[in-house]
Amino acid sequence: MLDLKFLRENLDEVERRLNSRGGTVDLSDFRSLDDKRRALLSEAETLKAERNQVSALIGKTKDKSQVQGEIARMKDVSARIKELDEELRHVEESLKGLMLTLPNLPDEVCPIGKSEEDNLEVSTWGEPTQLGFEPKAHWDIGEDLDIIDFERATKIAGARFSLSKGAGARLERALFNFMLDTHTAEDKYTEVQTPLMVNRDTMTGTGQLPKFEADLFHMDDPDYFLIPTAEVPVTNIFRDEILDGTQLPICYTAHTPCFRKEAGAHGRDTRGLIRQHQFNKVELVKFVRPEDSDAELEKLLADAEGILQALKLPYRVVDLCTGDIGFSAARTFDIEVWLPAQQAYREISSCSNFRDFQARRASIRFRREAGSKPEFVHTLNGSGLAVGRTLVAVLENYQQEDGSVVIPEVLRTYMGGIEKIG
RNA sequence: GGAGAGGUGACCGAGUGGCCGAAGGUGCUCGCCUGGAAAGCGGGUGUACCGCAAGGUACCGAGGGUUCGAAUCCCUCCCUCUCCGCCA
Repeated sequence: MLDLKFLRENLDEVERRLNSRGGTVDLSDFRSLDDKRRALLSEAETLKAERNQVSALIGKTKDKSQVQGEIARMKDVSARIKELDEELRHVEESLKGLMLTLPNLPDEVCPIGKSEEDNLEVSTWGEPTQLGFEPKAHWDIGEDLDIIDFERATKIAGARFSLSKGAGARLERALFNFMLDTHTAEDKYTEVQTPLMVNRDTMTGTGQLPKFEADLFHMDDPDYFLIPTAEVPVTNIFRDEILDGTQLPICYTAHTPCFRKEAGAHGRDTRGLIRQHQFNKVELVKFVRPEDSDAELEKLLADAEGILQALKLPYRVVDLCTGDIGFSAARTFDIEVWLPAQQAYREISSCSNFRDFQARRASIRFRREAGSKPEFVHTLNGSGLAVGRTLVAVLENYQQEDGSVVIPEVLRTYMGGIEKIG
C-alpha cells in the first residue's frame, strides 16, 4: 500500500509513476474520496468532542432533572454521529479498497518499458552450454531415464502436474537441500517451516489479495488459500508487530511447495516442468532498515546467483522494466538460466525490493532504539532458487550424448556419491 | 466432534456504567546512590487519524446493540487454551 499522505501531496507524480507500468491509473476517485473522508471525519469528531464534554457534565450532576434538556439534546447529537459514522465507514471502505488495488511505485531507476522485451540485461555468467549434439528437452530426458512421469501425474491430478521418482526425486531433494544448506551456512539466513495454507489477511499483507484471487487455489471451508510462494507466509511472520531495530536485518529462508493456478497462462509452457500448478521453491526473505534495502537487494541477488555458480549453470541477470515488474515490487532483478533445448534464457529467480509497500499493508514496523517512533521496515525476497526449474536446467545442461545426465559436483554428496544418472 | 475457560499496553495482570488510555508489576530508559556494579530511591515509557497550530478523535479480539455516557451490560462472529473423543 502507498502512503496516504504521500499520495495526497504528490498525486501527479504517483499517477505518472504508476502509469509507467502500462495501464492507465485514474486517481480522481482518490481525490474525491479523500476529501469526503476528511470532511466527514472533521464533522463527526467535533460532535463527539461536544458529546464527551456534555456527558462528563451530566455524570457530575447529582440531580438529573437539571440536565434533562442536555440529555435530550445529546440524544440528537448521538443520532447525527451515528449517521456520520455510517457514511464515513462507507467512504473509508471505498478508499481502502482503492488503496489496496494500487500497485507499488516502481523505482525511478527502473528501465521504462511495456513488457519483458524491454527488460535490461545487466550481466551474464558463463557461456551458453555447447553440447556438440542435438539437445533433448528435459521432458524427454526425464521420461527416457524414467525419473519423471508426466502421464501418471496427469492421471492422479491433471494437467500441469508432475511426478518425479528414483534418481529424479532424489536429485530434486538434493537440489533443495543444497540450496538450504548454502543459504543457512554461517547463519546468513535462518531456516523456517511455515503453514502452506494461509488466511485472507496474510494474502492481503503481501499483495496477492484483493486483486489476484483468480491466480490462487482456494478452499471454502475453512477460508484458506494455498501459498503461491513462501514469500507469503514468511513475510507475514511479523505482521502487526514492532521489531527491535537492533535485530535487523532479519533474513529467513524456506523451502516450500508453491501452488499456482496459472490462470492467464493457457497454452504457454504446456509441456514439461517449467509451468506447473505445484512446484518446489527455496525462498529468501529479508526485513531490513529502509536505508539498507538497496544494498540488501544486491546481496540477496548475489546469494541466489551463488547457487547457479556452484552448479555451474550459465545465466544472465535482467533488470525488470516498469511494465514487467510485479504488483508489490519497486525494483526487481530476474535471474534467467540457460536452457539448451529452448536455446533461451528462462527465469529461475526473481529478486525484489518491496520497500515499505508490504510492510504498510501488513503493518510490520521497527523501533531504532527503545522509545523511538516505530517506522515501517523494508521487505525483500527472491527465489534461491525455483527447484523445479533448476532441475530442468541441470537435466538439459548436464545431458550427455548417450542420454545420461552427469550430476553437478556439488550435489554428489547429496546423491549418495553417484556421478551420473543413466 | 463434545464440554468448559478466556481474549486488556513490549510482557504479566487489575478493572462490572461516568473520577479509565486504563491501577500495580516486569521490561526498557534517564537520574541519584557507588571506586565500579548489584540492591535501593526518584522520573519517563502506546498507536493511528484529523488539524498550520492549540488541540481533538478513536482504539481494552472484531462487528452490531442499549445508554446522555461502554474496557465494563446485551447479541453475533473470530481466535486461543484445558479436558474428553478421534488421529500422523
